Amino acid sequence: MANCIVFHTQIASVLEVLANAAVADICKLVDDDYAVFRLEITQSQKENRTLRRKLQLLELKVARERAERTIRPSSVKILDRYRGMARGDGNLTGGHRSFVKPARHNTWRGDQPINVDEGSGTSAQNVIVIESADTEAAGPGVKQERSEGEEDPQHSSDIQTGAPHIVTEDLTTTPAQPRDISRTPNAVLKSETETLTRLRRLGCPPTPRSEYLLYGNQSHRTVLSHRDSGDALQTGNDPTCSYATETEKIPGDVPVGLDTNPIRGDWNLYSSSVYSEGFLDKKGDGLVVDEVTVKEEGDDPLTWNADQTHLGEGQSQGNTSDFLDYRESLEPNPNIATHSPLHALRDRNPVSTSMAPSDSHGRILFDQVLNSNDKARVQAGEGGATSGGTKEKRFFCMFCNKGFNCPQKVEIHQRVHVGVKPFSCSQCQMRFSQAWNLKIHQRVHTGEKPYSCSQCHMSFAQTCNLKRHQRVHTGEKPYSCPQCEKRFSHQHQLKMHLKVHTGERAQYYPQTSGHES
DNA sequence: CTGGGGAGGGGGCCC
DNA sequence: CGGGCCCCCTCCCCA
Repeated sequence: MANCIVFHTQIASVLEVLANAAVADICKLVDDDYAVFRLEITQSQKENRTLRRKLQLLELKVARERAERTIRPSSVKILDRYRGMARGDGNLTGGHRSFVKPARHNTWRGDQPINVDEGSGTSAQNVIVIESADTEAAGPGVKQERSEGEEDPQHSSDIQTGAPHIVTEDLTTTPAQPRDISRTPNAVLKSETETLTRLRRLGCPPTPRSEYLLYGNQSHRTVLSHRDSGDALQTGNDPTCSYATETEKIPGDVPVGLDTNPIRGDWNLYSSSVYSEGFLDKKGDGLVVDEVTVKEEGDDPLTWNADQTHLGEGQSQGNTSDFLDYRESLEPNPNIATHSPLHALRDRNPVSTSMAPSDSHGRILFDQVLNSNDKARVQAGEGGATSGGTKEKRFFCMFCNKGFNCPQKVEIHQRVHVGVKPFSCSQCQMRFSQAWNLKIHQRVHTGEKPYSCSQCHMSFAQTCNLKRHQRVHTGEKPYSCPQCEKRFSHQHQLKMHLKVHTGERAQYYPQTSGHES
């Protein structure tokens, strides 16, 4: 019995031990699981925090955008305002910003409506980015913009990371991001415009020189990228942030902007950042002056009226590619090549056509330019490149040597070469290099036809069209073929007709006609 | 092919 | 000096 008791006792103790061991195991398992679970919870919480933070950042961004839209409907304009100068612009284009076409359209989305109107809301961030891009020189401006709402350090960091970097960023680097817009020619132009603006602020008159500088900058930056694209350039300029607060506008241009809301879609971003900036109308007439003239063509998102760009004809339409093309065309031209603005700019010598470059490099180029200008002057005296006039034309276009009697005229004229089109229609995507052209264009939308024929009910939006029309009544045919007796009322008609003589249409008109000379 | 109109580009002039 | 406007040129489209 005693043995039995002992045995039971031992069993009990063994069981107890086992039980304890089991409990310990269980506890251990529980603890382990709990630890794991806890770890998971911790991780989840971290994730939640991260996501929440991101959400906050996004909200901040959104809020900021809204604030900019509402508080500063024209913020874009302001930003866009001359940061620098070109065409593009565009991007170009502080004042000028508008001018250049984005070559690598990549920056531009093909589907992007180029409308200048409001609406599309660009995000502040985008704006900032663009600005920053533009602004290389303008640094400070960018900060101003940012200052608006940067509560969240991260947020600000996000944005700023972009901006500051952009500022120092080489525009020629690869594109493909929103920021790329800045690389567009327009952006370039804008920055250029900014440069101009700066020069002006510094007391330097916007002489052709500034243009050179701008131009140079462009070539330096974007031209390259544009070229790469091989697409028609789109001119978009974007001004740099630094000019954000600036109200300067390009001389000679009156911002007749129709846009009331600068901040709109991507296009707006583009435009605003690129071109508009410098071109917003001080008067606030409503005409948007900033965007770059861009034309959508097929897949090339930002084609700058590539089809219309005829640098050779002096009508580049703000296309970076045009710009490039122009540059190319210049090279082979002995008269112009030597003083190609691109070269001059490349050296970045702030030398005006009338001033000597600071460094030897620039000096050479500059001298060349001067020589060219001298030639131009001679030509002018001989009725050459200069536009007629009794006034002395002391200012010459660095691109074509055309002479003008004041630097502002040169600046405006050079937009033709650079592709800067600071004046944009708020009702369509059309852009213009001169305010007046925009004004005339808007008659298309308003239906205004102030010029009416005294002999019929016809009325026209342009005086020249009326004059041409009146030939119908007078029977006048001012265009006569020098090789035959035919006369035409339309110059184009004569032009087409002349092909008969030149043989261009020989295949259609056998020379048996006797017109062949 | 011709006639005619729409519209943009750009230089010059005037205020 | 700068802006507004005029004028001309040119291209494009349509009937």
